[in-house]
Amino acid sequence: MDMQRSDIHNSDTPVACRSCEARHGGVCGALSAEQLLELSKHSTRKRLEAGTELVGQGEETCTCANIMRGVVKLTRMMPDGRQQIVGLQFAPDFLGRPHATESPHSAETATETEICTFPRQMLERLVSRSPDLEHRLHQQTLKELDEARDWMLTLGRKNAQEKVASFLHLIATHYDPETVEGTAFELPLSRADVADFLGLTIETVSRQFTKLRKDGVIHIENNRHVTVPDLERLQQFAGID
Amino acid sequence: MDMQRSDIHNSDTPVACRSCEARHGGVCGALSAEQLLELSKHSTRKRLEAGTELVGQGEETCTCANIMRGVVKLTRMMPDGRQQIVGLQFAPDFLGRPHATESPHSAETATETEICTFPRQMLERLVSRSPDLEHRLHQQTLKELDEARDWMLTLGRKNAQEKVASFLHLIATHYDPETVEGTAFELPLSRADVADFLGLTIETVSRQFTKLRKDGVIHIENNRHVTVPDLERLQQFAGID
DNA sequence: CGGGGAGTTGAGAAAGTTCAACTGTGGTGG
DNA sequence: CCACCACAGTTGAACTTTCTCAACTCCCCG
Repeated sequence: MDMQRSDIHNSDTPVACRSCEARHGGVCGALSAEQLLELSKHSTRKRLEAGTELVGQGEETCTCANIMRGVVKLTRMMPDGRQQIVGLQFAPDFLGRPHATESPHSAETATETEICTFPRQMLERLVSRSPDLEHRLHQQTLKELDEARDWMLTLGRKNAQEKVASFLHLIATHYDPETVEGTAFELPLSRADVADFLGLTIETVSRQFTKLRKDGVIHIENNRHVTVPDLERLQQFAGID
Repeated sequence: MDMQRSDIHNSDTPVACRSCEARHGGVCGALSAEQLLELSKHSTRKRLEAGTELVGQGEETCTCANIMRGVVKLTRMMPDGRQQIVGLQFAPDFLGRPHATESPHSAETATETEICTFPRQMLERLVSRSPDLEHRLHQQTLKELDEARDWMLTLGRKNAQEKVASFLHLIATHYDPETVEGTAFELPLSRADVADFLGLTIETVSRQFTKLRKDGVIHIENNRHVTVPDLERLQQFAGID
């Protein structure tokens, strides 16, 4: 996973970026070697443990980042404390918003995470010069919009069982690369987080996990380790066409 | 509303565009007089009655449009018929998606609507030449993403009363221009649509309307005409900080 | 005047929440 | 090395909210 890729422009590519996944799948792929060098001079790679807050709801966003590894949850909170996870970001997603001064939601690492941060203004300068970069950011925004709207259907119209199955399906297809027959993965979220993502209580989530296990749709070990013997069966439980 | 605006470049502006609202607030504002002329040659202005389907879920999207007047609802449907409205678009929003072959949801007019359509490929050509146009589209996408995520909180964590109040607040602030003290407006959605937007049943929506009326938060005439004497009070019922 | 569609209201059923007790696990300190 | 604690997750029972189904009202239109 962290092997150095062979690259035509390897010699021009900043050392820090050479083995970077985000440079291909993420936004950095839109940059020239020159721009990449400029960006890398101002970027910092960080390892964050689970539960680290990157930015609070309504706070000023002075940095942007690429997710290299791990999962980041975006949450919105009501004044009385009720909370909803409004998005999950996986590597190599981009994090942050050029031209926005304050964040519409808080961002917190769900798992141990590695990110590559850089100043927002740095990115804005690059965007103004590279239409292709804006195009990539736009494409990711559209992807996030589609995912958000998919999830609106889940939140608004599915019952508890379908919600939990939908969540497991989302993780199985988006998260771990070991997506083969008999998909297995570590859940990146606690039961409390899953509840906040699905608009349910912890107890209801737990009961539905148990029910899916008893129905043989999933196997659970250690609370977090899940195996899905038949993805299509899970899909049926999730109410996905 | 349809008065001809004074404009520095009035003489260069295509006749059809001169009195157009979208040219200022919408995407057309990013175009030069020349580009506007090119676009206007291939654009058609249409008047559509309420309930007209513009594009079906999964269908090919060959045209884009600006909404000139009215409200368009974006819906996603489950195989068994359960339905969720995943977005409401008001004038002068842009409708459609460059570079996407199929639509992730269906789009249907909620009210009588006027739109200005043009071929998707036309727009793609303009986008590739005008970075400013892509920037505007990106900004609208970001706005839609924020709105979608706001609504996720509403769908996942609010109770029926808060949901209905949130909906009324949304309409009061986004829709009719007569937003003064004692806000009054015509609801652009039927009870069934409101239910599909809030993830509730028609009956629950109706009961909450009645309750809000009895509590003096709103006044209702003719089922569709709503008056909000005190917007802040409505906000409290909606659970908005 | 009658019919149809949209909206309302009521009563019982179902789903999910709440509160409380319990289980299992991993870490800490005696 | 074991006892104990803290924490995450599970399970149960009562309760609340929303849904379902059915009947009814209202208004528009012919």
